[in-house]
Amino acid sequence: MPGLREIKKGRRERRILDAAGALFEERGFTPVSMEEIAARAEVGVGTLYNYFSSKKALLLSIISRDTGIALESAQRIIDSPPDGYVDAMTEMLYVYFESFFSRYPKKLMREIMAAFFSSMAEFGPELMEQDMRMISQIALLVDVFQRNGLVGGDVPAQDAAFAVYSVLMVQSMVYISLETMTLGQLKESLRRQLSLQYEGLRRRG
Amino acid sequence: MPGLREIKKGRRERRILDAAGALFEERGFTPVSMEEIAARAEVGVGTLYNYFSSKKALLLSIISRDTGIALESAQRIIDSPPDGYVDAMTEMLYVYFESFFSRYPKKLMREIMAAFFSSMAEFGPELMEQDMRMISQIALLVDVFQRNGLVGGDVPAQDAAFAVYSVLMVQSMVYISLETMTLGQLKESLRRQLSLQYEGLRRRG
DNA sequence: TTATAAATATGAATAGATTCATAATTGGAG
DNA sequence: CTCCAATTATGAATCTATTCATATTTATAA
Repeated sequence: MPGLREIKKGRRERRILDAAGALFEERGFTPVSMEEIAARAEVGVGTLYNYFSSKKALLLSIISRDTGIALESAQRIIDSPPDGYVDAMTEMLYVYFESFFSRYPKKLMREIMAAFFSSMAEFGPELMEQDMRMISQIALLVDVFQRNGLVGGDVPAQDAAFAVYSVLMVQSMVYISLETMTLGQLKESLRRQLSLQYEGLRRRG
Repeated sequence: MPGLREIKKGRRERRILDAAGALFEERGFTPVSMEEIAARAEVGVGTLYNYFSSKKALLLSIISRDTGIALESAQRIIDSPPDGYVDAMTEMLYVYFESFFSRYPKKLMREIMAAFFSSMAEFGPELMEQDMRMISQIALLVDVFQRNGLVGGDVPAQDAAFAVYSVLMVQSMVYISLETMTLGQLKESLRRQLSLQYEGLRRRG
């Protein structure tokens, strides 16, 4: 039975996350001070540190909520995938993208990536876990196409999924680094890379 | 003719870079303060900011020196590449890796990646330039194998090179995120991904 | 050589994340 | 209900990157 103490704790944590999330979304990471977050959450500054070990941890905690949403959305692609492998996988990756990039501006995404790397030592496993889930989910889609014969049955699905994830990751980086790149261009770029990966580099014949 | 002013300026900049480089290599980025760097370079703290716009800029400036070295080393693979495509490309990427990873501990590499992302808005083009050079260099190697017929002639070399670069990038991230991964394991992983990329996912036959 | 302006160097002042000693709150025992 | 120990909240103090007004140095002209 959760006592009053637990309930309050949960409420506060949510209030802090909401306050920080709203502020980060509005103005980015660096320009928002812990003092502001504390004020908006109606809490003392020190209290923030009882719930999150650092400002970066706070940021990462927010986005891990979103990864959960991304994984759910992607499930519908697996349930009824487009016919072609490239089409299906492009859609799948695009769903992942949209979960983050339609909400957060590029500037914030860069700060998220930076936080990700600099917190790797501290949170290693938890941070990676989200990505592992994405890879496993991609593997499920690969498996669909292995069964209908479009993808070679000798290819380990996990390896293939990792390769696809690489495309996702690198295209994310390219997207956030080029201020002018649009989601449309990104999608095209994704398709191009996935197609190349599907066909392979080796000479046919 | 470079006046005394220019000469002194150059000397100072080098002294600062050397001091910072040595300290970062020893103890990592965050634990080293600007004050320490200034002391070691025998310069006032404020002076550091006349040469580098921030601590991160200082770090990135140091590693861009190393990218130059990486590009030079890789040239020898292009000049006399191993026979097989996968062997050759694995060696190529491994040379890039070694230029950074044999010198810097993983902890520092993470901080470099973090600095990279959070400085993207400020230095965008310059930062990307280094990577573009790597991609172009990889394209040269692709071209070698297109000419001898191992790689399909219809594949745009730049696209193929970008795909290879993706493997490099993602494997770098995996490597620095897993504290226990060795360079040997990395190389194996590289080869595996490059091989998959060469053969393609599509069913053969 | 001397004077002047431009370029540089410098460290004290600022700003913001994090720590930590202290105060307030809670759950449970008597 | 009252008190105690454990938990949690709090903001003042600390630690650092960064800024900026001031001092110093350099190049050039008279």
